[in-house]
Amino acid sequence: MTLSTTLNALADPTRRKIIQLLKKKDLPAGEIAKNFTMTLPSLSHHLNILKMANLVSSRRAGQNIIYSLNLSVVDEIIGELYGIIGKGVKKNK
Amino acid sequence: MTLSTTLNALADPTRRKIIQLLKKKDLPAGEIAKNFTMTLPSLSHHLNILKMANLVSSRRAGQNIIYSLNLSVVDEIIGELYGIIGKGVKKNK
DNA sequence: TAGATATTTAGGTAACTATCTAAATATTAA
DNA sequence: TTAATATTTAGATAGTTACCTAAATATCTA
Repeated sequence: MTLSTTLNALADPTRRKIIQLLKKKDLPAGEIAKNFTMTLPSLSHHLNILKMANLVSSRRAGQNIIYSLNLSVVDEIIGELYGIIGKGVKKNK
Repeated sequence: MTLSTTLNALADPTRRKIIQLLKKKDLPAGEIAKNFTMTLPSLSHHLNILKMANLVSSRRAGQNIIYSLNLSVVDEIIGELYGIIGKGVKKNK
């Protein structure tokens, strides 16, 4: 999981909306899909990208696959991002 | 400048490296290019993406075009990001 | 085990992105 | 005003991504 992978995962509004939904509670793929107009396979693609970035996890529960947000990873990323783009100290004006 | 635009700009290692360089001091395009193996036009493309995202600014100084980091915008983004992916409060385990 | 339900995987396509070379533009110096 | 320098813009191409439909897989229920 490189930072590029993570930021790329976050650089899409659909995927950020999925994160918002999962912030409230864990949800099965089908429930997530109800919040979007795209097809379930398309959504599955986005969920997979979030999973590759380690931003979400999934577990099977009967016929459902439940997605949940990886909160600790989310915090880690903010820290990394801050290290990279924040705290700039310029030597010229 | 949407958040998607900004995150997309940051989701590329070349562009993050440019930001690192500009954190130390403002630099003309040619100086930035010396840190990479790609051609100047390719670099110019990346600089333009950073500019579109409002992460950097440019000004002309004679024959040079000097790039500089927009520090305040950088801080703003971290805040936005934190609002979006941070502070998760889940209702189920 | 057969059928229904939930989700993913496969395969195709259109749109987007990164890169290159060549040409254009802006500025400075002779 | 011509030549040199710095950088961008234009145009082409290869690779990637997002979306769709159809098919495959896994689980549950009758």
